Amino acid sequence: MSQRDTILRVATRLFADKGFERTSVRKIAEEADLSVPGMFHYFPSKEEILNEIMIGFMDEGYTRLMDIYTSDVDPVEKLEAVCTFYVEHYAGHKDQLTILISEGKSLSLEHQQAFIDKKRVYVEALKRLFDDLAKGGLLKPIDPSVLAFIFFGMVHWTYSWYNPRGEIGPEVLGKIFSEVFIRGALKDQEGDKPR
Amino acid sequence: MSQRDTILRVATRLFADKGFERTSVRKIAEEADLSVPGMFHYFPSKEEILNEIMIGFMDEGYTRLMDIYTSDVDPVEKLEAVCTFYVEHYAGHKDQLTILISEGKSLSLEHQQAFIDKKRVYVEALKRLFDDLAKGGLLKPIDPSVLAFIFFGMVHWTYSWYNPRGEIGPEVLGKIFSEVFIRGALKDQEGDKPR
Amino acid sequence: MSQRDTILRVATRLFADKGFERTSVRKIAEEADLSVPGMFHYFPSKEEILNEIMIGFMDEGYTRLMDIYTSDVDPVEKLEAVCTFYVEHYAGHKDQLTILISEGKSLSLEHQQAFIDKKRVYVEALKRLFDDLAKGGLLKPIDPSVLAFIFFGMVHWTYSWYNPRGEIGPEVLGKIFSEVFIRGALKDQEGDKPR
Amino acid sequence: MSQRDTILRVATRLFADKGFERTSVRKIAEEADLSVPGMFHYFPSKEEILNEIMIGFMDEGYTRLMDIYTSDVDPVEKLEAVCTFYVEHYAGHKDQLTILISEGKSLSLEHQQAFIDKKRVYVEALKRLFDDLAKGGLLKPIDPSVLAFIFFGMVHWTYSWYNPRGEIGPEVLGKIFSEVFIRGALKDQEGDKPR
DNA sequence: TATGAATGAGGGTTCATTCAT
DNA sequence: TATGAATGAACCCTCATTCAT
Repeated sequence: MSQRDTILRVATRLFADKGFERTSVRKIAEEADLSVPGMFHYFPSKEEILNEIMIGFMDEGYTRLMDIYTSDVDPVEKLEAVCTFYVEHYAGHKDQLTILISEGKSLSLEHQQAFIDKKRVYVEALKRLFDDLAKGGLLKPIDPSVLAFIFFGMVHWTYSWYNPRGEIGPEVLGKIFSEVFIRGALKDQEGDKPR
Repeated sequence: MSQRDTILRVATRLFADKGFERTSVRKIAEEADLSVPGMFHYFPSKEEILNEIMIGFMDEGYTRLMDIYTSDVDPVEKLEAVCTFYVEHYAGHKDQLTILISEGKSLSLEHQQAFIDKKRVYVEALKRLFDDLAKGGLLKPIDPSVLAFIFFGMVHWTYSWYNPRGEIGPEVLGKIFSEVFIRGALKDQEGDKPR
Repeated sequence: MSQRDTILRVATRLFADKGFERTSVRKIAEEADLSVPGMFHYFPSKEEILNEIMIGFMDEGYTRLMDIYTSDVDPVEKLEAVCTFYVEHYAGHKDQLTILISEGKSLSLEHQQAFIDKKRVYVEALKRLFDDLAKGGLLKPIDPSVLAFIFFGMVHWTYSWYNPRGEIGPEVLGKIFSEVFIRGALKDQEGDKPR
Repeated sequence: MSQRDTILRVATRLFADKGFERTSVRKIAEEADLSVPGMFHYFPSKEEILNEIMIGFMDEGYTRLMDIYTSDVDPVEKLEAVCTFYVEHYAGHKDQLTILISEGKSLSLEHQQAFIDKKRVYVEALKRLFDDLAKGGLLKPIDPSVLAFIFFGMVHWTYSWYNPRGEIGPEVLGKIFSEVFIRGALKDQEGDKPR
């Protein structure tokens, strides 16, 4: 593993554990077994490390999400696939997810803007999926943006509680998410009618 | 408004806007129109201000949540009431919600523990509600903890997108949340069956 | 006991225990059961408290020392009396002795000068006693100033080790001091001759 | 001279002149011609500078004292050698001696303990010398601890008055100390007997 | 490539003291 | 007489970053 990657790996762990501001460059350098100026050789600033972690993590998922969105299955299946993807992707990268959620404000203003733009892409893609569902008459008459944010809340919140090595594996959790999001937490009752 | 409350109000805004670590006590004092030692006259440390904001905000909601939990209505109605409560409570206190979600690690270790304990109370209360639903045979066979975390993800995530003064008012959003969480985002389809 | 005396008593203990600079006026006021401005009502400054403790303690002993110096006994007996006096005086006021030795530099420049002047009086008085001994041919040909400082070193150093409630009482220690100072720590040996 | 040594030298003078608490790190850095963080590059804290000064000074004398204690001369000569050593050692390092006596309480609790332990070593070594003298029947029946503290009072007190560049040189003072401590300040008188 | 040394800026906190009431 | 409130000044220390070598 290159020294550059070591720095990224160490910084990811530290930023997730203690937060960006409470992590000193000295600590990063120490744990990466480098001198501080040695670290600055690979990154022009501490903030650039954070940026690379965040952008890199988002980009990683982008292609696979696009694959799902452009795949030739019906929208409901796509939604289920997105659920599974997010849970698995996030479960395997808890530190990155934590940073993504917690450290947006630690970025420089320029990077913050780019970050926001990138997030919007994800929301828009999901909204388009809901539009497709709506066109098919499958969706309740709910603002697709709101649905997207409900969805993201559900999957992102895993950062605060989900242990992928616990009793519930990522695959199972993915199925639970899609079930609850699509059909709700409650059983269909006899005589129950859509409002 | 007392000086003490002014400090809390100012600090809440600053912590939510820029983050705890990026907010200096000088800035807080300035905006509260006090000298720095004047601020320390009311709070023993910057961290105690944060703690008071967080704990205070959680405690504020506690009584009203308990009212809902102990009220004499059926569990589904309780769940709907909880949805409405959270959306309205959080919508009216976006800064506090942002701090609650983002600044847990900025607390001292002692306060972190107390904070975690307090959060657990909320999760446990919601889990008990799900247990009641399960006893009534109303709930899908899903781990009530997972349901609780899905629910919290949905409502807490509002901090990142929801503008209560926008097109969708808190009451409407509350109804959307309970509808989606209880019955899902998709219309019931003819012949549709729970898996 | 008047509040003024309470302040002096509390401050004496704190200054001796932790040092003048490490004792805050708030701490003094707290332990004297007063508000801080209440304390400043009795003393114009923290430094004045220290000064009063130091000067007060020195003056206390002054009259009794003068009594010894002007008493109608031979010089050797005077020296023994001085030994006993110092040990007993210091043993009964360890905190004051500690402050006297340790906190001279904490005084204001004016008070430092007065303090030095006062100390000089003690040295001069002792030197006069040695002059008397020298005139009687009793003293070794040693600079009386040096003898005075040896003497003061011996008695003042008690602050660092002597516990008057231990095995060796102040009276016994006084006798040891005069014996060692006057005739030395070693036994006279047969055939031993004065150099 | 290395920057590190410069810092130690400057700090020693300042601590002795004005006291540890009244010496700011900024002042030390200024006089050592460094920025404040530059100073912290060499020492982790102000207190560590103090500790290094104190421990360093004590350790410096240790070897030479041990040489004396283990040398092959009779105990009385050893005592005289110790006198001479202390006077010369202290005369050449007045600032260090002043700090040793005055700033024990400025150390952290851990360092205070180590400091006390180290001091005990010196007292114990001197006590062993007195034990040897007692075994040879040379010593008056006085607790050797008390003798040790009398001795240390005599030599340590020099910090408050002795100017090695004055009329009385260190060698002469060393002889005076041993003469007074061993045989007393007064001439032996005809027919005089030890009490 | 690599690093010991250095720093300007700023961090949170404490201090003795004063003042309005 | 008594005190809650307030402050200017200074405290020790840490930071990300740079530079000389």
